[in-house]
Amino acid sequence: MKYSNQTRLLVAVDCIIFGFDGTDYKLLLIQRGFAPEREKWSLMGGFIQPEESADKAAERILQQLTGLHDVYLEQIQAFSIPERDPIERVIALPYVALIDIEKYQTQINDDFHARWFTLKELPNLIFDHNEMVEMALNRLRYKAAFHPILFELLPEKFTLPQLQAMYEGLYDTKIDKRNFTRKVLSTKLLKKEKDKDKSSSKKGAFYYSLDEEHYKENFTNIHNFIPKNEIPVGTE
Amino acid sequence: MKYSNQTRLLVAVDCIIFGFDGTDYKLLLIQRGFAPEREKWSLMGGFIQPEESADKAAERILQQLTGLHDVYLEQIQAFSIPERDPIERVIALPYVALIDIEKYQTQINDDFHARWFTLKELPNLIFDHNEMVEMALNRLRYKAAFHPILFELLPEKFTLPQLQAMYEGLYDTKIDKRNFTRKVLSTKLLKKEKDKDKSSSKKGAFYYSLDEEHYKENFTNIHNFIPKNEIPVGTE
DNA sequence: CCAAAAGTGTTCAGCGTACACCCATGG
DNA sequence: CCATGGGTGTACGCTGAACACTTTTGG
Repeated sequence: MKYSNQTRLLVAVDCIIFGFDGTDYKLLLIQRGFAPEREKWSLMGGFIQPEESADKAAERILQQLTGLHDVYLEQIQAFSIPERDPIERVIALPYVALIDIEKYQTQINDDFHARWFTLKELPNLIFDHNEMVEMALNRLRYKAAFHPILFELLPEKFTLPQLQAMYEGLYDTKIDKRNFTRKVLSTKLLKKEKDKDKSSSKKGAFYYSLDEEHYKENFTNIHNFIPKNEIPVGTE
Repeated sequence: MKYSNQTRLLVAVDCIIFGFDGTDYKLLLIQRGFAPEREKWSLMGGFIQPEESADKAAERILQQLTGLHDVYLEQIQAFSIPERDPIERVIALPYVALIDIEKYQTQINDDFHARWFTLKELPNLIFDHNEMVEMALNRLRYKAAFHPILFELLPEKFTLPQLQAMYEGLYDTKIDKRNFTRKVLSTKLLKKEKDKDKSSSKKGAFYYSLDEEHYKENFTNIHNFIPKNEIPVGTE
């Protein structure tokens, strides 16, 4: 049995994949190998298949492109105006993904001609993908102010200066080192390691890693890592 | 031209319509006049039409049921598992609507057998609609802690005790009258009226109304109407 | 030995919270 | 006149913000 006299539509999932390389935020884009907009850059996307949910589709697509699974993925608002894709109407469910840029495996993506772009040098994207990125960034800035999601962007072991640089980069601001350290450590989300990263200073900075236990359990807690007046006027 | 070899799906919008009657939060439900699940209660929904966006579809559906337009409407996460509708696969885009219960016009809804239910006496709903309501409530509790969205539930003129009751109801808690008043007034979102509501006390409580200017402009600001430890561990 | 980044404590202001009494009025 | 709900002010603690010097070590 079916619902009669109703129009069925294509539904796609598009992944807005963010990474952080220690200095800049990057977005993973692919170069389309097919029309329309052949050769133009675009988010990695795909149609929802008959037997999968949107979440599964997003995981599948991310995995196809990056080889990664079990990454942070969050759905944002659907894009649905009828004209958004010139070929045919497609409803897009965008997902924000945060991945540790070091885990991204180059060999996987060859089919898609994927490349990381820093946010400052984003090309024009197809359709409304620039808008999606904008919306995703907004959400990220809003949510990261209260929840420890940015930690997803970091490698296993990272230093506090690195972490701080990530926050400073996202909000394009400077944060006081002492206050930042105190706040982050007070959440008990981090474990101090024994060794240091000497790559960016002579003294070396201690590595930290996520305390998985506390991380999951405190994930939704409201923290306060960045100064109030830097928190964007939110989309949530 | 079309995308080939792809499955097209039905996409529906479902409206989770909240109201507040001065004492309780209510949800507007309809009784299905058609199979499947005939006679069971459900959210008001409808398929997205070829020429409309999801937002427009939500507005249309809300308007069909309530006669209202220009109401608070916010999309939440898509529900997309393939089995969620036994008849045929349907992807649902749920929208949370907040309406002034007094503006709801009874005559409009006759076709749908609509009825308000308090949140405590919600019936079993079809499909995954109970889940949607749950998710909507969660979002509401989270967002209302920081943004003045609950004001949408109030009539033109309302009193501070009414407003407070609304917040207390949503978080199922008691709030200190003095602190609440101070916080709310400090936002400058309200204009004090000259007259009083005497319906619930002999002394009477002054009416307030929204200061439209400031309301829109401060809407996304982060306020702090309810005590910290009452804010739910958030979904956002 | 010096440049460069890491690490660490204290002070102060403002916000958030707790708390209790007087006011106005209809019955 | 009194019961009921409305309206108001203050004191305190804690959190968030501002701020500067010492430590380490590779070159």
